Amino acid sequence: MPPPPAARDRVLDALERLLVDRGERAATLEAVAREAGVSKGGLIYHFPSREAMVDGLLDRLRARADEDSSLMRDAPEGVVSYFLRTSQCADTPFDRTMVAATRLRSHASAREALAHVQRQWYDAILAEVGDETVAQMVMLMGDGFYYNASAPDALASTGTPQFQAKVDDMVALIGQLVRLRAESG
Amino acid sequence: MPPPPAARDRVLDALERLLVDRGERAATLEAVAREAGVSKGGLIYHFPSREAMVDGLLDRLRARADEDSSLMRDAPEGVVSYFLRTSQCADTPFDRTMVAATRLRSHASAREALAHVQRQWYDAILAEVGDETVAQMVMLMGDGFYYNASAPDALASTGTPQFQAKVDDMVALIGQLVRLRAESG
DNA sequence: GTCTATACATCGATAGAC
DNA sequence: GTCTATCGATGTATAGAC
Repeated sequence: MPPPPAARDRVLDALERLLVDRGERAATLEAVAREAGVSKGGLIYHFPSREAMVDGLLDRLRARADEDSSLMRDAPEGVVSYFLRTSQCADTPFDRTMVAATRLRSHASAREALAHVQRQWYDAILAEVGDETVAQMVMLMGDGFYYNASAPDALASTGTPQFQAKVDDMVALIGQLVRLRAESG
Repeated sequence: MPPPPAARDRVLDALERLLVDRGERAATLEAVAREAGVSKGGLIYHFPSREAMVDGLLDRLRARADEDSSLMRDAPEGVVSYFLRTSQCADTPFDRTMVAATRLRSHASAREALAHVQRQWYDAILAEVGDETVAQMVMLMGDGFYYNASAPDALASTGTPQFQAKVDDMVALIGQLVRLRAESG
């Protein structure tokens, strides 16, 4: 039986929720502490500064991204299918951390961490589809899913069965493009 | 000869720059006023509150989006080509306003305004390609470009001639998908 | 229409009790 | 390891001179 998350992890969970639901400005030390159920002093024991707290989130991002990356490479359904299916934010821990990190784009360290994740994805996708343009199209579509995350009004209202079928359809179309390219290129 | 931008417009320009370059937290009333070259009191004459300033930016977004939307529908090269070409942020006034608005996703009013823009785009794209899945793929790719805007480390380093050629290639591939669908569907 | 001066809340961070 | 109390800086907003 896993122990309840330690205070440090509860703080990062709270930070993610506030970033995703209410944006960067709402994620103050006091608000994060309250959301995590600790005092401001308690939070600061674990993260001596706001920057340290952000770094903690980015360390978590890197760890979860590496984990997801190896799941993606080993996915029996194929890399592209796994990538597009999971990019339409199924509200997994990794998804939450990703979306939270995109709210911190103003930090150079967040941009670097996100670029690292993108590079892992691109390498795996390119290895499967064998064509740079198609690989970039797939990447852009995945980024599009993250762009639309937590936008309830967005067209790509992810999670619904109808949209799930559309994603399957997109995967099939990408497969056709790959075949077209293999013939003509 | 156009007169120099009035203070009100200079304030919105400054707000956009700060949101895009340094994020939501950096866009304080004081910082915006300094960037615009007015005093805090001067800014507050035009926008009585922070919320009013944000609303001003979203009004500008709607105006510029309507303008861009009619340019897109009349584009001789076609809607998809125009859409993908201009989504890879050419640093036009409309692009800047769009990216600035995406930094304000935590505001419900910003989400609504962005959803309105998306809907205009989707309707025009669907009318041209005639297939929902293909239209959604194009939308996701455009969103992906905005997601990558002002991410210098990003794979999709827009603006370079090499990437311009990739975009042309993508437009051609979308055209092939449309033809495939017209045959089989 | 733009400024200075200022009020009041909240921010990030420190100090020290338990 | 977590708390309360508090500091100085900075945030939004008001009042009123020019």
